[in-house]
Amino acid sequence: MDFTTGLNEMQKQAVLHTEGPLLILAGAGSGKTRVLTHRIAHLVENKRISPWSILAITFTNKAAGEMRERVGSLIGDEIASQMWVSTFHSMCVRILRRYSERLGYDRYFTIYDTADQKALLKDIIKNQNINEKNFPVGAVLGAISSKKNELITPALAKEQAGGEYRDKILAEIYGAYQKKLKENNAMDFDDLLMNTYELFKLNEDVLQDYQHKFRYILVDEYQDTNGVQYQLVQMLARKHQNLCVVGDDDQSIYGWRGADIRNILDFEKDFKEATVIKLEQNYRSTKNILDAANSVVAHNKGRKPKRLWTESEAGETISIVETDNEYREAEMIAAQIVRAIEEGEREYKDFAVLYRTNAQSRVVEEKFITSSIPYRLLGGTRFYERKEIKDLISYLKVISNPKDDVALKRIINVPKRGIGAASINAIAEYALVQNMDFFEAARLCKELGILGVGPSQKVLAFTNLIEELQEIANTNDIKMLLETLIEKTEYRNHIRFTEGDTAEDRLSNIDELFSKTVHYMASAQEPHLGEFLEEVALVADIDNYDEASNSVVLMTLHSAKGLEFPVVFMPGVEEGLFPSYMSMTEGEDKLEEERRLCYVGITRAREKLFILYANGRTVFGRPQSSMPSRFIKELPREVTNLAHLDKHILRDKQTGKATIGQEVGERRSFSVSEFTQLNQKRSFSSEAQDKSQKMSFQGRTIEKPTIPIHRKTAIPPFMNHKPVENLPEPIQNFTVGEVVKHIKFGQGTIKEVMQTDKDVFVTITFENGESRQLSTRFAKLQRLSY
DNA sequence: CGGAAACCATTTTTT
DNA sequence: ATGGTTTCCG
Repeated sequence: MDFTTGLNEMQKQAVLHTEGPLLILAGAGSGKTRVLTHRIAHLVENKRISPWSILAITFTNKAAGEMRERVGSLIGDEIASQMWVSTFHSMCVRILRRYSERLGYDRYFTIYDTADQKALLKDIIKNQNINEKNFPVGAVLGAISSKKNELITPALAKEQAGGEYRDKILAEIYGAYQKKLKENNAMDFDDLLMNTYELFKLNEDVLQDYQHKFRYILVDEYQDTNGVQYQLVQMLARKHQNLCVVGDDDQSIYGWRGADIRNILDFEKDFKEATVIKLEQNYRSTKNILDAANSVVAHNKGRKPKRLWTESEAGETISIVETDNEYREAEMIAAQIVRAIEEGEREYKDFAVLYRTNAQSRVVEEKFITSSIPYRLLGGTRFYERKEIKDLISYLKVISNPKDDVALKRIINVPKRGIGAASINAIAEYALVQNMDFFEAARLCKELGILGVGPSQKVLAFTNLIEELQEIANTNDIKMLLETLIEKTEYRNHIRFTEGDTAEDRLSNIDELFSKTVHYMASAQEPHLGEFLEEVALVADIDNYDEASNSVVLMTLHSAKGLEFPVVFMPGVEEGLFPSYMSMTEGEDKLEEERRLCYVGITRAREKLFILYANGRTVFGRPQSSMPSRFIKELPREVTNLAHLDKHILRDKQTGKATIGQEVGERRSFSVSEFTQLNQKRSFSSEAQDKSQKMSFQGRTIEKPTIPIHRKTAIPPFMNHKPVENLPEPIQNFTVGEVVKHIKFGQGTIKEVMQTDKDVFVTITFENGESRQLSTRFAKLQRLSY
């Protein structure tokens, strides 16, 4: 079958080039995804390559799902489901789950997010008596992360530090941090990559397995790979050398996360016989938008020379809009959207608001709420970072991995059960000295005399609860587990009691977590708590972006990479905000990255682009004046309304009066009063008719319209779903009437034996009269009756 | 030990 | 401005 029909010459070449290293330099909107999916289809269908020997790495889970789906529609879902299509992180987890024992980790290790990392690090810095002021947690974490991205171990860091005091301390903290992670049976995001690298390095057989398996490797967004990712790719591709990388140096925007633009710039040096194909024809944007993008990015020095071109028409000019402040800016955006909707030109989902920092979303949200504009917000406080969700997830983490001290300490007294800092410290101290797990010490705090009778009882109430929940977890019914957990802890009441007016929001978040477990139970081949938690840890916000939903989307420029919208608003294009103050002071490299970010933003727009800046905005609560961004001055006059604006600014300077920038002479220009009227009119009418949209605006709390999140694609099946090794076997031959002893509950009589396909459960009535159903696999029951 | 008050950082971007 | 953390006192 021919998979090149409808493709241009360059695209065809890329699809048909299958053997040997290949670099595809794909400009924004050049049909990259199409080329990649067709190339895979060609490999499988025409070259008879097994789908399971293809590895495709994407930047987000969403991109992975889409790629799998699109390949599926070309050659069948069944076949597509056999490929490895995932992010670096997901791929590494999949490999590590299989081989974590070789690195000294349990199979179901926990994945730490940034908040977990911070909590752990804080503990360490405190314990080591290091001046917290000189080593702020965030900065230290950043330093550790970049070390990991460059594959620098704590030992190596120490070596490199030499006599440098600060570096020496940092290396020490780094070492203690890694040690603690391992003790907690946990890995942070960087560890997932670094430990996979270590695994390959130390286990030639494992590496060879995967080298052999993946005959064709494809890496998307190659310009955003960091040091470890680069090494992993090199390792895996070494055997077959069928490595195809796709990227665009102009869209490298993750340098701050360790991404190294040189990875793509030096590809031809790494692979001498590499073929290079450039895709420069843009199928997305109008000529004006493309000219603007080209013109801005041309100001960068360190780039491969290229110029995107298009056959499409000039289209509308780019509107540069000046406003007084961020509120005016938001009004402007809302007014434009409302107008276009009322005139029937657009739908809500045609619009995107792309900003530099998450903090900018708030004003826009408020305006959208009062204007009854449905919107979706991506980023900001992510769902799984909300307090109540984090609490419940922490319970699940402790149940899954009791060694996870960070999660444990978070919830040991939430809801309040009278366990205070003194008790926790006593247990932690004892555990440290005796080299025990915190949970183990807590469980035995009474016997070991760590705590007095009163506090012990409270701690035991907690450990008993966890152990009870662990029994439920063994049934692998995550939904029931969460249900029981919330019931037993009376978590909902806790929320109602401790949260004032935010309680309702938080309760509905809990409901949403519930529906996520339901969804997981339905979609997972073989549900498992560890797997559920892993999914929770690795989802990005953007993964939940559903393009079908008819609402305006708000997100950062970073999140927007890879997406496109008919109309794009870029607010806050001001010196100090975009480019950020940090990048302005930290050198030309950082500034060029900001410029690339601007390029990414501009190229998201298909038909119309609004670039907005305010003369002042509130930063940290205090008003600040601001200047238009240098990037605005880098736009070509011909494609913008800049020329008019120049006059405008000039006039303003003379009169000292700031007004809203106009698209003078443009069909759709309007004056301040006009758009205020428009807006008011809208607000009034919408209030009456739009009751259906449940967007409340009470005091300061902004209730976001909740969007039901439906995952379009199934979660990639967890490979090697063999029964977990190293687990105790269930004891088959218990009989009713037998007397047994339980390590905690004491002596009891078996009243019932229940066999499931995975385990044998026995119901025991203990001497204290309590009756419990226990798993013979885990309960460590000791026979007494014979 | 828990709650209120004072205090502090936060805002660059995220897997 | 806000939300989280530390501190102080009952």
